[in-house]
Amino acid sequence: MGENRGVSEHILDELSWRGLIAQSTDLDALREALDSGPLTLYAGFDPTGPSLHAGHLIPLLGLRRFQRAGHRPIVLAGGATGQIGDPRDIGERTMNSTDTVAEWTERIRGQLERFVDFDSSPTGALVENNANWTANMPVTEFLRDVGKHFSVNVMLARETVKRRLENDGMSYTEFSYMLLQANDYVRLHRLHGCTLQIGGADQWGNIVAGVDLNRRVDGAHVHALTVPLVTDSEGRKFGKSTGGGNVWLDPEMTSPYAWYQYFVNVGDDDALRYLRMFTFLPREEIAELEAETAERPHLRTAQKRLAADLTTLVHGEHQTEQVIAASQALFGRGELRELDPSTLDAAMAEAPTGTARLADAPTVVDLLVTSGLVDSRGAARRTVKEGGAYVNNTKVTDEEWTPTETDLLHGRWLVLRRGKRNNAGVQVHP
RNA sequence: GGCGGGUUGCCCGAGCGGCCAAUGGGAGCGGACUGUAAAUCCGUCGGCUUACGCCUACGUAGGUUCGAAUCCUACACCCGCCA
Repeated sequence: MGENRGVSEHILDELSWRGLIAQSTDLDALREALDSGPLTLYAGFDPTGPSLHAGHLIPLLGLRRFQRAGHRPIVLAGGATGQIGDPRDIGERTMNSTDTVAEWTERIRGQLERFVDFDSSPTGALVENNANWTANMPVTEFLRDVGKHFSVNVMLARETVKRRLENDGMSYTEFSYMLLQANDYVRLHRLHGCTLQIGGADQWGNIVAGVDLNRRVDGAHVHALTVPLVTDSEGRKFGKSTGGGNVWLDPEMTSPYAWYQYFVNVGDDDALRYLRMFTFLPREEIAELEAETAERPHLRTAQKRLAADLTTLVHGEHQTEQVIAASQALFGRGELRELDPSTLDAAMAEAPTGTARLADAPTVVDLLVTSGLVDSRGAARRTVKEGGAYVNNTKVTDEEWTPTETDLLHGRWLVLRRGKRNNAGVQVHP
């Protein structure tokens, strides 16, 4: 991956051409602060699930960019805020048990730690958990020291709050979320001299609430910067797989192969935009990829680079080689039979797989289901009827089709495919 | 605490005693076209079943009825107005 080569470009200018600045407090003042020595900044991540997902990468990589530019990042795990829930448009959240939140917080903290460097230098990263100062805070202290500085009138004017009041309403619990996050900023400023908070554009209101609170209680002038909420060219939230679910960082939840495939499949415009936002590739290299995409779009060079870089970032180089090999094997023009056993085994190790026994005389329908390519036999039958079922790259139109010994690749594999881009393997035993 | 409105499939949203697995839209999925793209067009879209059909489903639990998503009762949750 292209590491930062020079000292040349100012971090704010880089963020700007990468399209990573959505909103900010006074940029000139921030630039000045950045130039006068290492600055400490933070971004918070709430445990709303057992893993971070692709969308979390933007602020997280933002921290890393600042670190490379000579500043000190703090990754904040929202052990406390995760118990409350940031209000969102779609309605009141279902609360998770404190045990669950605690477990998720730990898992997420482990993931967060992988994206910044920890060392004893002035730019060495720190990890914090807001439960440390929130969990045991007396409610009277909270109301007197934090709550007193917030005007309900102002809070009610927030877009999310307004929308919620028009629809399902909102609990007092979620209404309070903003105060907790604002308080985090004050704490981190006091503890570590943190003077910049970054986060997603949807966090703007919470972040400036923290900026205000710092000024009111400590007379401190701190900064705020948000990164855009990334959507694809169709306005869908970035990091949502086609099925609608999140693309997770945890390899148990989203396999490295699926992760790679997600990025390989993005559209041309998105690929180039994502390269700027999610990789550390310098401007010139991205420009080259852009030209390449314009001239030879079918090679999908930008997509492949994006997918490879992000897979390396999250899963490491070794995994990346594996999933690229698997993708080439499964999507390549070559005859599957000609793949050597080790390549095929490796590809099958990456793709979703199931097992079957030749003795059971499984039909295509059975195989589609056991491979995990479809959810039910009905759906499998439909797929066959629609002409979207393939075994070893050969279309199968008969629902009763059953594999024989000679169909097995290297004596044990069947490669199932649904549609154009969903592959899976079935390991067949006698 | 009182009064009124609401809770339908992944989402939005019709239905208001039988013709309802439930109109319509969106998403999703498959096909054609392509580049493992976009747009477009076509098809499909609860589960089991070759099929007849069966099962599960319209907030929860009961009830009325030959028959309920549709009527009644209680409960839960949400929204609004009033206290």
